[in-house]
Amino acid sequence: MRNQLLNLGLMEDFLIHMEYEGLTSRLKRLSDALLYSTKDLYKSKGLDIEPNWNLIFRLLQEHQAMTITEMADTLQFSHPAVVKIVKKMKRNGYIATQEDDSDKRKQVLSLTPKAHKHIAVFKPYWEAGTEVTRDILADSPHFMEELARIEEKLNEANYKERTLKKL
Amino acid sequence: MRNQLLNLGLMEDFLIHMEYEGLTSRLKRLSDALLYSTKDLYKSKGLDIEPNWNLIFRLLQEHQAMTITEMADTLQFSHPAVVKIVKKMKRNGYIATQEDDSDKRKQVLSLTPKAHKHIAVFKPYWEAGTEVTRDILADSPHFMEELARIEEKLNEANYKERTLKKL
DNA sequence: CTAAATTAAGTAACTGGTTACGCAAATGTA
DNA sequence: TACATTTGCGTAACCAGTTACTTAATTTAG
Repeated sequence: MRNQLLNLGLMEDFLIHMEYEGLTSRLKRLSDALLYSTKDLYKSKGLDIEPNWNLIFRLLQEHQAMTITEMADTLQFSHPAVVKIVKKMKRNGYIATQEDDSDKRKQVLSLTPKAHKHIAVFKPYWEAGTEVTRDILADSPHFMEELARIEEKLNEANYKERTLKKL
Repeated sequence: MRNQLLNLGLMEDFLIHMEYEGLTSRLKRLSDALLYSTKDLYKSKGLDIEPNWNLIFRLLQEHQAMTITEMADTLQFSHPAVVKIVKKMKRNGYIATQEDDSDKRKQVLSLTPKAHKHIAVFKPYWEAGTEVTRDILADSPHFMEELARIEEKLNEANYKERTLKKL
């Protein structure tokens, strides 16, 4: 692919060429590439996990038990996103739910024994992935910090609000 | 939402707390936020465009005429992604297609007169958006450059390949 | 010159998010 | 204490991408 582009003289990458106007699409393109590559990895290794499950596992390791809403708030995901992820993890036997007895609307989630056992198997893969992320960021030393600053700014006022103010 | 988190003492943002392990999810979260906010903006202003259309408009302004495959290569998107975007833009009357007469498989795409006329209307919105991106990146001076470096590395070897090598 | 391989582009099925909506439970208030 | 509001969470419909497959046209090779 890259060779094709080189041959075509298109190597400059149009999205990069677009500078600020191309940023949103580049972020999407990058996050999709990471997502599909991760799925591909898990599949090729026959691992019974999906991207993002590591977040839930970690969350429940650190907090013991949480509700859907707490998870959504903590991850800053919409709650239906968490519902979907958790539903699959439940189906695969990694998460148990229990109705909160002081508030019957709440589903208290926790890790099953199976989860604790399998985490040991998954861990090396997650760690290898983390290692790769570290490598990829090796000559981008400000990236994480500057990303956090961007997230912070967008939490204060989102893209739409900011753009409306410019018009 | 942010206030809720503050009240809950969850303000640290778990994904940031996860450091390298949280990066992929943060990129997804950020690009989704930008995407939906942009859609919301266009909708609220009654604009007959969607995110990414600016890319296609720009591409066809700079190259006059291109095929689906050329666009996909230039943007580094999959070709079905381009097919989908172009289909909608065609339906809305912004793109015309003509069969290449030296190669009947190819669809040569170009902007319609309507497109040229409406681009003038859309332009201020795109420019305001670009301005906002500039603002958001104002105290992240290395971000674009370091993002490019990351993209470059992942073009050389993707996440899966790199992770397999670590195992 | 014909058969095999490649290429262009459209379609189908899937994915991991989103917003919008509905219902039941809990909370606040007159 | 009852009624309005808020909250938790599940579902539906949508969205912008992906991979996998198909078909037709072109190119390559024997």
